[in-house]
Amino acid sequence: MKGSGQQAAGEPRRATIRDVAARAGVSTATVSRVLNRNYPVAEETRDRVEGAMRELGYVVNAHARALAGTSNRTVGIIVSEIVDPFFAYIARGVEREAARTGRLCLVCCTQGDAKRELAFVDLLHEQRADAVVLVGGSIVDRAYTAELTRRAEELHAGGSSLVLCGRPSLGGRVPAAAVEYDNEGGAFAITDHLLTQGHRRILYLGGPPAVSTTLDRIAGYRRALDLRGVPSDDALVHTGAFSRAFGYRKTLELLGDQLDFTAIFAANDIVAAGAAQALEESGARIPEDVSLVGYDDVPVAQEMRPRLTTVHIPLEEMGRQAVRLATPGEDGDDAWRAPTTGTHRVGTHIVVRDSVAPPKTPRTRRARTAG
Amino acid sequence: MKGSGQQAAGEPRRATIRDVAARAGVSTATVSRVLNRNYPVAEETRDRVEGAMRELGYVVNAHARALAGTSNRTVGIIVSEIVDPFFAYIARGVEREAARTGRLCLVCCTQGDAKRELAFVDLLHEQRADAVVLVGGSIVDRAYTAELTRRAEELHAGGSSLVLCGRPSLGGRVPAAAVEYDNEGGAFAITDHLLTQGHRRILYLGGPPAVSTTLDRIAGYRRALDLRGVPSDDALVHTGAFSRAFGYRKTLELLGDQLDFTAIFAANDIVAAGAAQALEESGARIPEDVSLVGYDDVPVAQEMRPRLTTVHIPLEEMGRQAVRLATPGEDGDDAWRAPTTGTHRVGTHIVVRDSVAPPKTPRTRRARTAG
DNA sequence: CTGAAAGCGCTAACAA
DNA sequence: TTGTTAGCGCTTTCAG
Repeated sequence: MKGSGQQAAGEPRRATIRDVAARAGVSTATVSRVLNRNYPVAEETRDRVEGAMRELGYVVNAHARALAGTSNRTVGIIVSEIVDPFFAYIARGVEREAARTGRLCLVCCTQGDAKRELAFVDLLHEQRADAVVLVGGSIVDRAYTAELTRRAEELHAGGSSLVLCGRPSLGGRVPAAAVEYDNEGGAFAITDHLLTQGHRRILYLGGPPAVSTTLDRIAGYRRALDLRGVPSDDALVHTGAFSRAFGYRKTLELLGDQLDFTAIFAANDIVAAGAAQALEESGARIPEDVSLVGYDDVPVAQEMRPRLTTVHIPLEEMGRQAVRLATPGEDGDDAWRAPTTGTHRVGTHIVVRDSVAPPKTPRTRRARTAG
Repeated sequence: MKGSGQQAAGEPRRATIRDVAARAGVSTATVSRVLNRNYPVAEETRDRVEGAMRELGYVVNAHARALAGTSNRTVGIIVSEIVDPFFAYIARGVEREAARTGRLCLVCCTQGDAKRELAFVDLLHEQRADAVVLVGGSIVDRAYTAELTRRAEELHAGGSSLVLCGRPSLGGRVPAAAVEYDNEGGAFAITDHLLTQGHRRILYLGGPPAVSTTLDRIAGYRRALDLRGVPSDDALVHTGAFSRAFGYRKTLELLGDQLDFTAIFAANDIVAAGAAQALEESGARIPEDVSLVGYDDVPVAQEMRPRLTTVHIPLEEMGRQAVRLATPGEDGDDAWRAPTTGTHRVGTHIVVRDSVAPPKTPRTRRARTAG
């Protein structure tokens, strides 16, 4: 019972195209032709080949196929966290557009680690993905940008392309496409909305400090303040993370510090959810005592009570565009676009719900001219 | 300007191992050795080779590698919808465990289409994924099961394996692993919780009618009813979909029909969120007028107000186990487990929050013995 | 319409 | 320590 190793339980041995050819009494070329339906094959022959494939349980080997020529038709997507709805919705767009064009989708999660991000780009290059979509804000760092640039060039030289989705382009000379959203504009608009309601002390809360997403949102926030001549106060800007936990913890802390503010602009809806809980537990009502806004317009914004006023981003659409940009010349209409270097920009707009109201009574919380 | 096609912009030509070898003045075998670090290579030679790789922007071809022997180290996961947190959390577990063992993760979304599900299994087989993880309830259909069984066998014959995650196993004879959760038990427990509070007219709401997940949850619901001697009334069971929209619409409709119930058991938390909105808009308070429970314990359950009482499932853990089960002998401890046929079962438990209270006044809504 | 044969880029014996 | 040499399974001219 041991020795020869010829047992059926030995090394798994899949049927190859050669086995099919032999069984059908044709050449491998013919089998390949029925496989690809790209060349005339006599009906009778075809039936015979298909029969052989079925009997052998033949399954074509995508790697051999990729090696022999035709691309393997995959796109890669790199996100920091797949359960975060911001990324999940973009991923859905990428997956759907990929599937629509007959491609499979390789998903990688970095958990916010830039090192891992670069490693994944390499891995996806090794896989010869048609496109590598890098999603979400990037750290603003010279060395990192250089690394990424080199990879964009390598990818491009090899015939596939890097797409930046929701992060700044690498500059005109780098062969990478980009899908951007009007991040600064959205932040401006929602800050202005708060300002219009009469708020002057607006807390900015959350988001990693050195990431492009955060920087742009704060820029929009500051511009809105400036435009109304409201002095911006550094004590009101508290970056940290894009997490519910951060929103909760920091809000509690600031409330304890008696920091003077009448509204919170959370870096995203998740942070807002955390802040809302802190407010609730402290007995502060939204929006009567404190107004609250978020960013992204993901489902949680509609489930919270009060429902959250926030900035909408067409996330799924961005994912779709990312793969379109990287795989040109496939859709007839856009058959000739610049190969790997286009930039697609989508708009943002605020969605007004129930979490904003005018500040209770101006100067109620630290009455300077109180009698 | 046209014709020769010999321009630098012509067919992208990536450096191959042969180019590197030539440039470094060694053989391809040596290059392969420095690539795989699995064989001694003189330090000086190694440096030279690595230099050549860098200068040429060489990136190894994973397909060639896969063809030549070593597996390509990928796992596939098939879900119906990646933005649905039930699937997203399982996917996270799969991705993390895959990454931990140096694998890439191919994600496919079926949008609930069983046809597409089978097609994706085939596609992932073509990719020679080490494991194919099929997530979520399956339709209960003889022909479908047969199709899936055939694929499980093919996959197994080829040395990789199918893992069913959150759906019933295909039976002992089929070479497929399974990760199950105590679905019926969770449904029983939460129904019993409602019963204990005094509810007798409990509406079951949502979930596709012919899917295993729904069937098991309803089974648990019925068993709990039976055990208390509460007659189960078909008028109280309304299947449909796992969507917020269904929960919203159906609740509104039933409220309009004056259907007599004091509690709702939503098929999952998303459906519960829809039901909650309908209740809210109809002026019914939760839990004072109607109690509400869900299933899955995804984040929305904590954001709703009142917070939702629901059944917790260790989703991420299930994803992890799915890839462990399919890739045995890698972790030392579990080095010898049955190859592709194990079943891992995880428990569920209810999480009590704020959406359940005793029914207002028994027989208030359709007073049979009213004076 | 079909077959023969030359690779695609890499790994892994087997030699040296 | 390094080189030579078969393939891995498929596609694709180029000939029939």
